[in-house]
Amino acid sequence: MHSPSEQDYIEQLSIDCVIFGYQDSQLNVLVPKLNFKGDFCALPSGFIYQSEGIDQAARRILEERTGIKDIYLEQFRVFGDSPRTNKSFLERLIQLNEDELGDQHFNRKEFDWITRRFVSIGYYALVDVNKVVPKKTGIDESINWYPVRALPEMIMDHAEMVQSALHTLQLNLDEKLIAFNLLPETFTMRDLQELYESIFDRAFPRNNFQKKILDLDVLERLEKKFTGAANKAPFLYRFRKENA
Amino acid sequence: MHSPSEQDYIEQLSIDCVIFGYQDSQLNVLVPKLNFKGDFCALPSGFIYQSEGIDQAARRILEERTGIKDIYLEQFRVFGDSPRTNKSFLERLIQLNEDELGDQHFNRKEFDWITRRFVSIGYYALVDVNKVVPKKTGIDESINWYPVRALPEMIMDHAEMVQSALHTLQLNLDEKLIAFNLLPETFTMRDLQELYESIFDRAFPRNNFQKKILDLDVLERLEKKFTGAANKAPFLYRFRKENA
DNA sequence: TTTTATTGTCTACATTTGAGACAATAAAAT
DNA sequence: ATTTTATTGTCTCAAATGTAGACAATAAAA
Repeated sequence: MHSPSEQDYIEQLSIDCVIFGYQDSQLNVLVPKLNFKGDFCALPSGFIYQSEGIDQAARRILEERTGIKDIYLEQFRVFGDSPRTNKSFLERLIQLNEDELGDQHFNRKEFDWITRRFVSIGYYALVDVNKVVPKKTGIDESINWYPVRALPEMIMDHAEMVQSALHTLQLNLDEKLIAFNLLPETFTMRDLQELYESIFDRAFPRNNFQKKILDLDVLERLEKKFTGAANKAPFLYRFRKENA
Repeated sequence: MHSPSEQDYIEQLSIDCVIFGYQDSQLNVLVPKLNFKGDFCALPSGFIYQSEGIDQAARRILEERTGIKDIYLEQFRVFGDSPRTNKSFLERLIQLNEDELGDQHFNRKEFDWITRRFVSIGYYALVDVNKVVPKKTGIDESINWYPVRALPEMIMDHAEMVQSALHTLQLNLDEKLIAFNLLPETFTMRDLQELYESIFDRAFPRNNFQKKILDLDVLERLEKKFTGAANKAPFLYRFRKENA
């Protein structure tokens, strides 16, 4: 969150990003924790410059707030109930941080600007956690991956946003062939299956999962991956990008 | 479009409605034509009051602009490319209507407000054309149903919005069981099939369509409909609302 | 050389989908 | 009254797809 100015940004309209990553056989969401007393967790969010499109704004916000760029990103829903404002959250934050906060962080004008009723466009992002190093910004105390089904408490309606994003991800997974954005360049069939299982939170039969995926005809089979384990080595696969 | 005031509405954020109706075996869209020289067609649109949610705003806008209420309505996508503004459209409108337009319709302040870059939330609506009488407002010259595949030229990106709404309708049709919102209370299986064919713009085999729909187990069969035609009379069906 | 754990694939079976056929029937034509 | 016509409702069979069990292949440890 840069200090917002009334001229540069569209007022009362924001973008919130739900960033999915896959690690340790779990679907995770990247959640920054604000550098204030009180354990305030909030999805990476920001505002839209007058001169940029909303998709462009989402990419910029994502990079400014996390350092992540060049990834799959798509809008999934608008959140705009009438009493939707972060006023109560910010008041509580200021109350808990009175000593540290002189007038340095918020002046009155900025406070009024940012505590108005906001409509927010939800975007979800899919990242390969091996390619990406999330970087916290000055306003963050930390930025961590949390299992999508064990998230910390978050401000406002951000928990609901994650659920809505997860639902959209499930609906689009096969249709748009986007699972591969969550995996490294090469992966085994087991890797892909465990990813599916973590997204849908249920088991798939191994034999039929393999058949279903191979029948999609979007993977190329590479050399085997010798892990050192006492069993048959699995093949590595790569997503053929001409199918994207 | 009421005269917008900077205080009442969220700035630079609008709602556009794609209203689908079914008539004469065709999927139609309701398109008002503005009461100005120059054949300006625009989807019913409006702004969001500070005190109302976006869904609520969409319902209000729909009723104010068309008289339609109590129907299926859902957001489908946000349109927000950076140069998105109706400035060029309004300048052309004013140019073509200089004689009629004193300063009565737009003062400078309103013109500036309304010609800024706008982000718009697209909603699509499904109506039973027999239950609904679209009413034009003062700013409309007319309000007419057009076949979704033979629309008049529309301002800005409104044609693209209709295509996007149609795509969402197709994706959600079976999943959410919303086709019945486009039909009268009771209908024959042929009615329903022709509706599906107009939405997907392709034919369905009659025998299997009937089987598929009946297998959904959401219809109740009523008495037969005697049309006077020289053939077997079809049953009437009704959508059981406990399935909605 | 045997054992162990896992992979890749095959087959058998069940379910769903697609295409053709046909009896039922409302009203017109004979 | 009987035949004809157009359309409806449903059945059957084949094809495609999905599901479950089985088993050979194999990398490394025992």
